[in-house]
Amino acid sequence: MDDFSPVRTPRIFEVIGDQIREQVRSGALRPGDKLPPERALATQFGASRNAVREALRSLEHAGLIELQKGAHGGAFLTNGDPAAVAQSMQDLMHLGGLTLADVTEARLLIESVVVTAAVAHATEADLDRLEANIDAVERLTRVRDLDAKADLNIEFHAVLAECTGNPVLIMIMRTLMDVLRTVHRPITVEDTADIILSRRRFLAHLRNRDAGAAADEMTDHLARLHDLFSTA
Amino acid sequence: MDDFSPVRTPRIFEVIGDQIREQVRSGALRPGDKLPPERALATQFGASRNAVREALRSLEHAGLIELQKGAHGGAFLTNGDPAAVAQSMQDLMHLGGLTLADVTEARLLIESVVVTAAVAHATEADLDRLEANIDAVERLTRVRDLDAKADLNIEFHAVLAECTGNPVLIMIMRTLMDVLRTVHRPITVEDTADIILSRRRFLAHLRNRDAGAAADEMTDHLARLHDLFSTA
DNA sequence: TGGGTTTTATTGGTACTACCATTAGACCAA
DNA sequence: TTGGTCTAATGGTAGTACCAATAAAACCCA
Repeated sequence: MDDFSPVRTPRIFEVIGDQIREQVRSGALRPGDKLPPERALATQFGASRNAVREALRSLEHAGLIELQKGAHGGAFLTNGDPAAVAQSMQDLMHLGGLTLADVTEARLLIESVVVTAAVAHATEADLDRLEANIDAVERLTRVRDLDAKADLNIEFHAVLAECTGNPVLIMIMRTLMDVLRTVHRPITVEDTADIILSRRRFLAHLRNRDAGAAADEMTDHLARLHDLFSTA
Repeated sequence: MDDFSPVRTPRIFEVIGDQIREQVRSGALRPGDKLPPERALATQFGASRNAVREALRSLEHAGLIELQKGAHGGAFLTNGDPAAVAQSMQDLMHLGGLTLADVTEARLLIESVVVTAAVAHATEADLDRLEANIDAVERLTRVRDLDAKADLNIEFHAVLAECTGNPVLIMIMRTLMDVLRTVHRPITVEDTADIILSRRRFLAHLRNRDAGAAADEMTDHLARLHDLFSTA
């Protein structure tokens, strides 16, 4: 008997985390569900509360669960939090794995297919939401509320992604926008006028279901923005 | 004054994690560096070892650090691990109630921009890697090693993404392929012949830098595959 | 002297206990 | 009704002890 036991010793909290993940994957656990208290989990898994906590920490960081303290608190399954992915991507950027240019390029490419898909799937309600967003940006520009305006600008692209009706694209775009938001400086008031005009032209193309023109408008707009940032 | 905002007591391990992240962001900590032992960190931060461990757990899950035990072990900063992002994305997909159709559609759209970008950036070495992959698939098909072949098929798309030279696109494609792999049934030997032929045509278009033809070939191919899966 | 072996110190992994902080609900009093 | 207090539940933190793995250092023997 030479074939001794495998030396691979998985860590307890990883096993625990995997088991919970498996429950999510199989559908046994659904968003909104509440996990048992830490102490109960510890006895169920036959592990210490520390191990359970570290597993929960991992799941929380992954955006799978949210922890609430107090009576009737506990670990609740979320609907999926894109911020977790965005955080990971940002970490990657800082470690040198990703450059701002990488993210911008990917965003530009993906935005182009988003536009195409949006033209195909957008409903009237979607288009109205986009128009409402543009109006809001214009309003906030007048009152000089630049922070709120910047958020709305990002929201525009998120809404556009939602027009595609594809949750994967929505997720990816939200993530990329999240990453970019942290590095983008506020845009000046003067530049905003350009943006608003471009957006209105873009929306008109969208209403005409003219994918080519819409994509061109968006590409030009993003290229201008990119120049603005890299030269600022 | 109505505009109060909910207060949120920061948790110790989050503060610790943020401080370490800040060091990474500022460049004070670089890949390969070693963090002090957990016990030392605990005293430095004036926190318990548990809190430090939970912070490290979070950073480890994010792919920032790797933990090694034993003498001269500790937490070492990584070069950035895209797998962490992929894992987060997969978690998100499982939670989001994503359908196979959603993922497939997104993958199809994104693959189209990948092809375009690949035509623009692929080097001769990249193309050779693609060809080697096709050859390997053909070989494995003959010996009926279907599992290994399936992995290589997925690898093909990963290599294609790598041709773009954009790590974000690579990450996204790897993630999507990972998700799809879990649901894809093995492809029969007969179908593989079609796939190989299509791949060779595709590669030829790539070598000719003909983005349109390449994209068409890939789109047709994926559409056929999709039909195959949905009717199986 | 050289090479293998053992020892030892370091460090992450786990367990357990205790206590604090926050929360929701029940109950009570003005 | 309003406000306060109490209580139980639950996550957050602290501290200690011990185990397991690891690599450097010390050691031993031919």
